[in-house]
Amino acid sequence: MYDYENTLVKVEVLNHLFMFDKGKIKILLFKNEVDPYKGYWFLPKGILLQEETIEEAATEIMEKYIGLDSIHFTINHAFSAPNRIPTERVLAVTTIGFVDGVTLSLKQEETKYDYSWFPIESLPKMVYDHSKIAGKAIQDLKRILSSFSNMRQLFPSDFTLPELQRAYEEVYQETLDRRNFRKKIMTLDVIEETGENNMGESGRPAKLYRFKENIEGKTFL
Amino acid sequence: MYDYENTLVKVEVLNHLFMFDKGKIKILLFKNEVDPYKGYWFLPKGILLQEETIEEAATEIMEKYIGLDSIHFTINHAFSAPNRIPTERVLAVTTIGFVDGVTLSLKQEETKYDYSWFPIESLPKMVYDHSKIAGKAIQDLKRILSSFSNMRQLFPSDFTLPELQRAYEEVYQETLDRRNFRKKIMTLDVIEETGENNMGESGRPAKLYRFKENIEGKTFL
DNA sequence: ACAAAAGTGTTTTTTTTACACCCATGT
DNA sequence: ACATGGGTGTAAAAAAAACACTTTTGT
Repeated sequence: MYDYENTLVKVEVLNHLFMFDKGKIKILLFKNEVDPYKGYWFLPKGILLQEETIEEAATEIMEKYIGLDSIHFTINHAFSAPNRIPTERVLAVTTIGFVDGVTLSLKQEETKYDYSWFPIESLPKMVYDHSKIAGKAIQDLKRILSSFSNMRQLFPSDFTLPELQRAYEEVYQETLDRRNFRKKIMTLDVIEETGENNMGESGRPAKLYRFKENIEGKTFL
Repeated sequence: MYDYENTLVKVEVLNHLFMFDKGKIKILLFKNEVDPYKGYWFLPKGILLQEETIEEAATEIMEKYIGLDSIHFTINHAFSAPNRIPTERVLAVTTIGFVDGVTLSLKQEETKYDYSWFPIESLPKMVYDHSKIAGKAIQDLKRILSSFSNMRQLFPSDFTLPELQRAYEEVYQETLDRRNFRKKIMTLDVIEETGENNMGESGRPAKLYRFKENIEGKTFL
């Protein structure tokens, strides 16, 4: 009935890992060192094995690449053009995950890979269809990060309101009024003061906040 | 390096086809006639072949099942639990598409399959993990149908405002005020009168509308 | 004392909600 | 003439937007 030889495909998992750093949302990319596409960048990736879910594969990929085994990924999309990789048919399932700078600096291990964090509005040349793939994920970021439980993954604790505001300004690509932003966040009742101040920067110290526990389902928009 | 025997998986495409009929958003399901799960219902499905994209496979699946070869599907999600089907490892990529009653009655062909349209709030027993899969798609419908270019696929031409309102009430699971609904739609400038009236029903005839051309990017919410 | 960035309230505008009567058709 | 469902406007409430000065720190 079926041609079973024709029904098996290789599946790769491509991760988008986002982080917020110095007022920019950034994505983790790795540098490709071999031809073709030498010098181009790629999304962290791995082949899906028989006994694992896509989500598990995604987490394991990050362990392999940066030694961090606790990042949770959700499925974003699938790219299935038969010729998206010229030499063989590879179905790509893409995922999105978030990490914060503190976790990263504490837990990230040495890696043999050449990596860099790129602001999402200025991506480098990327291998194969990775630019298109990353474009889709970045486009979906707007919706995904409107959920506070996702934004929290970028800001786990002790963040300032101006920092959070900059993240939303990045996501929505528009500047927000400081007073209105604070008012809105406070009305939504999703953060609380830690009692500490963010000392050491120039200018008046900002209060530090953390997200409250029960913010599931609450969104910025 | 890699165990290549371990890197090939079977991929099935599972389609969610939605339609609006008699005030309800409905999904097309087929009845399974063999054990196990005899009498349970399943999403129209097919195996992804080497030379086709998921989107192409989705369209072809509907041609096979109901003889309609023009339905466009977009990828919704992927389900990859290794044991989601006990007998073999099958990765499911799911899609969502829409069809309107007029197209369906004009173009649908005879089918050997036993099918039925179920209101999305009362689904029958379904095979394997299809209930969970359909639940995810139905959950995402709210967001997807807030885009008028998607809602248009359910209402291609000559619909009445009360009909459109009922669709939104279904999607958002809340009743809307008739005057406020009309005002909002008109403010958004997405529909125009056809000049015809919907005669033959009881009560005052409703004006008939069609969506305007340039509604891309406009959303109800 | 000066520069830098954060904190704070009020007014205006816009958007959303609430609400009731008349109209056109079929029976 | 009656039943059925569609069409219409206005006022109140809520949400969003506009806007400028003061405070706290580092240098």
